[in-house]
Amino acid sequence: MDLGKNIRIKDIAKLAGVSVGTVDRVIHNRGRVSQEALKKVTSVMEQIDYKPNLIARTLGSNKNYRIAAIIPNPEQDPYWSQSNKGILQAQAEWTQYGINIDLHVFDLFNKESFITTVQEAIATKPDGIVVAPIFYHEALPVFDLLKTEQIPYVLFNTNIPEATPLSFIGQNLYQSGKVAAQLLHFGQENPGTFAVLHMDEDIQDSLHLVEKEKGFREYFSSNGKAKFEIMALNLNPSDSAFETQLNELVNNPNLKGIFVTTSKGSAVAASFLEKHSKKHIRLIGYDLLDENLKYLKTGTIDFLIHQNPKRQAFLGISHLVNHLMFKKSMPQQELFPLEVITEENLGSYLNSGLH
Amino acid sequence: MDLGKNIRIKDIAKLAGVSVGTVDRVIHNRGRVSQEALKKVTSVMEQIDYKPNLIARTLGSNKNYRIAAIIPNPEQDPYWSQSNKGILQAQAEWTQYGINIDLHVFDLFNKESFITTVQEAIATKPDGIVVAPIFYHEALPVFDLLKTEQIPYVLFNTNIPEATPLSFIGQNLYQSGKVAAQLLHFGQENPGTFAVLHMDEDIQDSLHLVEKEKGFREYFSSNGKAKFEIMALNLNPSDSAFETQLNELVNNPNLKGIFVTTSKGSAVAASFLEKHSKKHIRLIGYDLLDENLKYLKTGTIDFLIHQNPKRQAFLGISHLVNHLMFKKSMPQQELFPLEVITEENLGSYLNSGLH
DNA sequence: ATAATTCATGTGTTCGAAAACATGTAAGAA
DNA sequence: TTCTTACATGTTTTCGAACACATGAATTAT
Repeated sequence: MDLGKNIRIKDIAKLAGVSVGTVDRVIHNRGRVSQEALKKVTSVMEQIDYKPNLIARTLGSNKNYRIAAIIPNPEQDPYWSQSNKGILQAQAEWTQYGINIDLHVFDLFNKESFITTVQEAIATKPDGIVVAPIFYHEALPVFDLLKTEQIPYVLFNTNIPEATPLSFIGQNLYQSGKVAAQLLHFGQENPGTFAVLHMDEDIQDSLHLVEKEKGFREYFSSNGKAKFEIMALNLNPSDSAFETQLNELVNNPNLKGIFVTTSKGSAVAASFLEKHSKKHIRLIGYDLLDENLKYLKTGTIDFLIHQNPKRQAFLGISHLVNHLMFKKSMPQQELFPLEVITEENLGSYLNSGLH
Repeated sequence: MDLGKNIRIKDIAKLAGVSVGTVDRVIHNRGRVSQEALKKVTSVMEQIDYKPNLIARTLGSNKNYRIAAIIPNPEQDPYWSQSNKGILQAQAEWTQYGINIDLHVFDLFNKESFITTVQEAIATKPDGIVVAPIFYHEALPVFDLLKTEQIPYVLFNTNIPEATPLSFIGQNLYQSGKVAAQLLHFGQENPGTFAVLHMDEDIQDSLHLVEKEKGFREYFSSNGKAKFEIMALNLNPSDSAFETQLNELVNNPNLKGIFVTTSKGSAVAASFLEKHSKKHIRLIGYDLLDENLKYLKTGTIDFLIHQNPKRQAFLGISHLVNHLMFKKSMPQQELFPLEVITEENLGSYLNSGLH
């Protein structure tokens, strides 16, 4: 197998009794090859397990690729600011290989803005697009456009299976709800109430939240957990009744734990728990936002589930690069592990690179 | 900055008014360059932020590298079998780039075998070595040999700072002990006992175990945890008293939880808990061995801390490749996150790739 | 003074694949 | 027949850096 040199196109040509040009045409389906020659080459190719030298291939086809990255405005939300960091990191990593990444941001609370931003991105005729399509329904038509334009695209954060992307990078949200449930339930002997808290300006990415709640409820619907009551609340921080509702919740004497489904929400819930000295009520949320970490360290937040937005964005771009530049095939879906963050293992996550 | 083309050696040569050969000599410190020329080139290089095209560089210096990977015999222990998988994966990934990986295994329970295996590996004059030096003291002399032989090496699993490797891949074991403690303690109101269980044929990698215990104890020595008693036990499965000791432990009415510091041990402990119907006693161990997963799924093991041996080995080799082939500088130390595995998030870890 | 040596510097080839380019041959049109 | 046109096939250049080699000048030895 690995006896000496690797097989080169030249070798295949010699074995098949044709020129390198013909082999090249066969490999890339460029046509202009006789049946006869094609048969000879393919038969040699099947015998020998030809693996193109990706280094040489990349150098030879000295292309520069432009990738458009589309995310919500990072300034509107710390979660998306993390995604942005992942994009910047990808830029730093790939720029020397002739990859240019153009960032296009849209308004987190404006569906219309999403569509126009994607259209703008397409108009620049990029070689590939990486996008976090948080507006599910609105996204569908633009993917048709991408398909007719023949632009390969990778989704992250939110999956849209109908869009049949090159690849999706994200998490199993349903399962993450189950993880949250398990952690809230862990070691709880006595009956009580658990609350699912959807806290959001808007219910734009409501699909996310619904999935999480489903998983959460599913966990408690299984054997021997009937003694626990599950309640779900939709709270809008800019709503006038917001404080009252939250106060009422944390003062519920039966309340054993809260599962906050949005990344920003857990810090808000934590502040209420601290204010009412209800730190014994368990709290679990999402993501390593600075605010969240503060409460994780004081013990008010017990666990955070890490969605790793930075890495999602980074990997999304890397997948696209591997597809465009190295012609590598990618897993059609890459679901990140559901990382459980505690006060004690937090440091190990903050210090570790991406890799 | 990124206006159009990247700077090539040719461009630097033109700007400095010399030939590409001279620039090449400057870049690689090959000498044979006049003070004058050197000054011109370096000044240009400082102005322009030259980033060599790694693709072209790799193709140009058409070297084949041989890397020796040294680990305990995978057949002796499922943990090291995982490491082996990481090595195989690295092989699959890098073989097309002209990287050859030779596996050298030693006897997990034989220090002498470790030394001779390393010496054998060195005798093959590899371009780099990746090694899991589980025998701390025995390892020290062989690293002197590696230094005099000028062979770069990467450590994983066990760190030996005195060896000043190119890079170390592993985990903060002390901190992992704290994580274990936190999880056992989580939600525990009443006083009780927690046991640290070192279960091993030999105490070869005792340093590991000591570190973990230290962290565990440290956690409980902090504010308000005086009501918990910590006990530590060294148990040898091949010892005649083994069963008795373990039976005694699990029947201790004060026992709230067990922290098993070895990867194989937690399944053994779990089997005893199940036998005595003591599943309510919390159990936490290390690593995703098949046996462990079985008990994680039945709920006897509550948490596993994932040391990710597969990924450690894979990354160790990748670091070396980046150093040898791409001349990239590597972080001198890469500590993996302390991943907490539960029944519910296990699947997401098993399905996810390495990357 | 001439050959030998040293050393700065420039030129050319190589890596393997991609892609532009050149040649050759057969079928159809004028 | 001769000129296109189409298409199979072979040859050459290119990518950017590494490295072997060639050149030419200054120094040293004889």
